[in-house]
Amino acid sequence: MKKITIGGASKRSGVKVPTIRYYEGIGLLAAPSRSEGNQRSYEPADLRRLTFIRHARELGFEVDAIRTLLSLQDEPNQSCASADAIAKARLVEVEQRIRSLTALKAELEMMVEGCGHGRVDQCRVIEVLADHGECMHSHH
Amino acid sequence: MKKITIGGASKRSGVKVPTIRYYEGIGLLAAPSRSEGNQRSYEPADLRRLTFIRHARELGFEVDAIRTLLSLQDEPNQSCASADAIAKARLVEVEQRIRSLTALKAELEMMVEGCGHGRVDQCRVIEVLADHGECMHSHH
DNA sequence: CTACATCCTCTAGTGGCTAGAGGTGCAAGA
DNA sequence: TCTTGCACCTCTAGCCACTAGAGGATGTAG
Repeated sequence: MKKITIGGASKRSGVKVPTIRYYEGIGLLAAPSRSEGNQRSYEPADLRRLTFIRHARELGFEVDAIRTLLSLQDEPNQSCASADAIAKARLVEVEQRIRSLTALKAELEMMVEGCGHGRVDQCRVIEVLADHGECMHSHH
Repeated sequence: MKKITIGGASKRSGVKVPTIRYYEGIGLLAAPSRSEGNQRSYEPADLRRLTFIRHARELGFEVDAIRTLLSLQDEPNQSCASADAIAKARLVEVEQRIRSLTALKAELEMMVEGCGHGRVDQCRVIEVLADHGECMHSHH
């Protein structure tokens, strides 16, 4: 088996080199063996774990949630209820975030459209910020 | 004129007490006058400024952007092109974020629906994370 | 006068990295 | 063999926008 350097692991997993060291530091990834010259040497299993972490991060899971998901993956006989619960909670978060951002979008659109491109004292952008009663405040 | 304590300013503006002090520290809000006992004493103008800041933060503007917006508000004769540009940039950000979150939502829904609530080794949640090729990866 | 809430300053912590300093290891070309 | 130059090492500090807590002063109601 050929040794995988941290740079190689980074390229293959899509996780940046300092981030890999960071994950090791916070115990998300086990410390790998070292070469004679004290350089980290990864195995294929580490690459899979890193890729798993990256996907989970891309889906917005927090590191603590990923810790749980990883420990579940390590014990395939367990019930997947926890994994399901974590994913569902994340789904609810995402839905809430989309709703709130959609309200913001509408508000920003009104601000931008209302801007007559004149002077500040007639600018709807500044006006709305100064007096929020003018906006639809659907996100309150 | 009655003196407004930091607590009163907090209640009326909706900005937390430590956050008001923080805004003073980073120069977003001018240091107010002090009472004999060295306690901050705010004026109505400060309340308006704090409320402006809170609205802008709720709309997701960064502190630096708010700094610019505030300085624009202070000079009503200027063109509002900068305010317009800032709001437009924020709008683009929000639209991008909504698109990306919508893709995530679809992916999470697939994960959750596919979960047969059995054991981990058949769990779609874990599976998708371990092998992202299975997902639609529309956010790449 | 005595509670007790509110205020003060200061430091350190949050999450999830990222940047930089200052030094070592290693592989390929001259 | 030597040297060049990149990749690696550790460690500390910084990012954003706050938030928490220690330890003490002030202000107010009963």
